[in-house]
Amino acid sequence: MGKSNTKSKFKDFLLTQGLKSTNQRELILEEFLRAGSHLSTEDLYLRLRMKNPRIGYATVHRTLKLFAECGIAEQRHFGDGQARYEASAQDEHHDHLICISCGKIVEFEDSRIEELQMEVAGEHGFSIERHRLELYGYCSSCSTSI
Amino acid sequence: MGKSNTKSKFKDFLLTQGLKSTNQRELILEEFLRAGSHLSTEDLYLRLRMKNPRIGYATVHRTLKLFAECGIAEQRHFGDGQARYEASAQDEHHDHLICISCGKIVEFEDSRIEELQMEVAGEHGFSIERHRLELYGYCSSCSTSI
DNA sequence: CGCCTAGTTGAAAACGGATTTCAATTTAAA
DNA sequence: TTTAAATTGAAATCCGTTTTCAACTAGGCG
Ligand SMILES: [Mn+2]
Ligand SMILES: [Mn+2]
Ligand SMILES: [Zn+2]
Ligand SMILES: [Zn+2]
Repeated sequence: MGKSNTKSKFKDFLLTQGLKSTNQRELILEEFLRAGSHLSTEDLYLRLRMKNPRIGYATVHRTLKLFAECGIAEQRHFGDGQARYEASAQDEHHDHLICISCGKIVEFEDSRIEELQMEVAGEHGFSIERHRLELYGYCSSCSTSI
Repeated sequence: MGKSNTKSKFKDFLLTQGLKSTNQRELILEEFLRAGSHLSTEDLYLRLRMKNPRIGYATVHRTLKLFAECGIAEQRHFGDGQARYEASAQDEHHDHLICISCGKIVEFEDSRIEELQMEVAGEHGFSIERHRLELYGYCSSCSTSI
């Protein structure tokens, strides 16, 4: 999904929810789309502060939750105790490879795994709403440098 | 692994680490093995308090960490913001199906999924140390009662 | 046995990220 | 404009986790 597309989706969301368009919300979305993925609230807050010291942490926090509610962002947890957010690609799902040495995050998607997950869930009578698959290990750079 | 086997493994661990065997540690291990799996620290603490009001939360917390360090327990996070512990089965790994309605947790293991995970990781140059696969949805009881 | 010392305990405090409060401010509908 | 409702940001609060610290063992040694 393009940036302008995402922005209009958020605008629509605000309208339909009876919420207001504000300068802060625009700045935060702008920076969120500009910055790389998997940012914590703190990460984004610090980036925003450099350009505009008038933005509060609470507003960044609340706005990221709005992004998630609206469907333009997804919240993730990679086990370090803080939430991270990434822009949603339309309908596309992916899982993560995480380097436990340097923190590098690689995204992947494997339909065979997804199918097997559904199969296993079915065998246990579960209907799956969402899942989480994270592979933790060493990336190639960190493996060779040991 | 049998209960007595687990207990002696913990005793050995304490010895080799220069730690001491205490009444609290014995009571906590006893109750941990008696109680069902996927207990939070608070869960275990409350169970222990009923029988012995002289056990402190901090001790339960510290002892569960010792169990994990020793290898007789594993810490899990199922997204509700609190750590849970379960007794380790020897060498056996499993993943989880979690009902988002009633909280029921079902364990499963699928070697085909595990293999595909290794394959995917290899394609990205990662060597995997551990992983986490959780399927969230509705169990059969909760599906039909809707 | 008692001593002695390192390890242990539990109440309370500190921690850290997430969330809420609230008075001042801004938005946008009327 | 006027006005009601939403938003903002600093600070307070929440809540599970972890640490502190003085009192209390466990267990090695004589
Ligand atoms: Mn991602
Ligand atoms: Mn389990
Ligand atoms: Zn790495
Ligand atoms: Zn259920």
